Amino acid sequence: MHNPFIQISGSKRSLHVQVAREIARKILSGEVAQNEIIPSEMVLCEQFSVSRTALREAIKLLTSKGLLESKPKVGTRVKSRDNWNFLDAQLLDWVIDLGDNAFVYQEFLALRKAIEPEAAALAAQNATAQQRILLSATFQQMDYVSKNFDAKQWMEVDMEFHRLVFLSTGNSFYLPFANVLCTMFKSFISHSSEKGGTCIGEHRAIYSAIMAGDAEKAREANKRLLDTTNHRLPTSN
Amino acid sequence: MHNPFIQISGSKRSLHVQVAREIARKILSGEVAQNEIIPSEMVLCEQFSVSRTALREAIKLLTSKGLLESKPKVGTRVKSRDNWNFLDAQLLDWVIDLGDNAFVYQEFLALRKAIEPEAAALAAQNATAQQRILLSATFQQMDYVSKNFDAKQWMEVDMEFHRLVFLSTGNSFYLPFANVLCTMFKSFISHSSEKGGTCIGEHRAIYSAIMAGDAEKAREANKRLLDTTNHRLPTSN
DNA sequence: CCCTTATAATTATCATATAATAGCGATTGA
DNA sequence: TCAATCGCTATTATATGATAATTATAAGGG
Repeated sequence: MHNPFIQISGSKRSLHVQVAREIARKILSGEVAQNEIIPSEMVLCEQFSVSRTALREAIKLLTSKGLLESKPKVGTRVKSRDNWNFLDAQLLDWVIDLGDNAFVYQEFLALRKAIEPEAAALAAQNATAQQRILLSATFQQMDYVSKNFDAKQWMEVDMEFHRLVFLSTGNSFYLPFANVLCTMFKSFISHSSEKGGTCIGEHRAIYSAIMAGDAEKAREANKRLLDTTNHRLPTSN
Repeated sequence: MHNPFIQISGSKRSLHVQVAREIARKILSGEVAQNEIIPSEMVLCEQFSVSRTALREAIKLLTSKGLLESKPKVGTRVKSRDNWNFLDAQLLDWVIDLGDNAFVYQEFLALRKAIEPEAAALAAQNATAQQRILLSATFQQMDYVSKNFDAKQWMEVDMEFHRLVFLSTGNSFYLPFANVLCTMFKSFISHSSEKGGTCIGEHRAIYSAIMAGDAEKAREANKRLLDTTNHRLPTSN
């Protein structure tokens, strides 16, 4: 009863994640409407050619991210959009795969503008000695890559820089943004890499302010960075 | 082999959620260290007196929230703290249950200060007609409750007000904050309800600015509100 | 000493059976 | 006729046992 097609077509990830991904796609794209009851377990098992175990694990995964809700006798219902946890990296990955990404990028930029300046300010206040060392090393790589430019390398070091800022806030609620940001950066290569526009100056200002422990300066520097990258349109990979 | 004790001691929720909650508690409290391998499925099944089905669903739930990671042969490992999704309402609920809440409240306030002013500004720009109607109705209730004060009612209407602001942003990434905020408000009754300190004036300013479509005014008004509630210490329920 | 292969431990998946839940209709009594 | 109660049934929830896939570790060979 094993269907190798799904194994091959999907990634190397586990079966229930592949099934979850397919169901998520239908929900996120609107192919399955909100508040709608999806087919019963038995039907979906046949549809995906997987066991109830795998299917139920997929449904549980989507439930955890706020996409579904199951009840005996009544079935499994698609929850309304305000319950979908877009701040979950895996869900965000599925969203990005839909392709409607210029809009997602703009929405994400609006989030960054709210959260990153404050994160930089908090990092200036709370970064540990080790985090400052990491940030320092990362910025030096950044500086190097900006002079010997390579799009992929820049994305990686840029991502690592901002990731470290979030981790250095010392605030639990800022931590998840690190993963969300990484997911976005990986999906939008060249999001800020056009014609050498690496904004190294703005990054240096953020870096210096954090190292100096100057929260206000870090906040303002990060605002400037985001205002600079404002108009750039993303290129999906 | 069914153990009724767990059914009774836990809530009315499903078995795997109860098991997940217990494991989450051990992880979040540090009783189980980060990067540590937890006991195998068989051992945990006996420990919790549940079937492998229930236990595995519990582990899958925690995996989805970034707390665990499983591999064949190697086992199930506790992920490092920067992978825990504190912006998941269910996980936050577990965190709150640990009791160490004054600190969590302060961290959450630091998040609100970053996100809420921008959310208010976006809401002023993007709220739909229906959302404005809802916000209007909610503020009127708020106004009423502030004059006929009741702590629980105030919490509910205050929560609903800020929730609506997030939903009115029209930005997917702001939506999850609505649920996170609700979870926090429900857990910290009287977080801003001391001696009639309902901040109705500040709320009115936010409300008016959003209805008028004045983003800058909405942002500033929300900043004022959060600076006002700054020093208040929470009381856990 | 390194590379390959075999082993074993653990999770992953499958299959089937039984229990709990709750919508819905039938039945009954006023 | 209406309303409350009871029983039926579809669906998910949980349990159990078996088999497959994965990979760290050890064994063996060059």
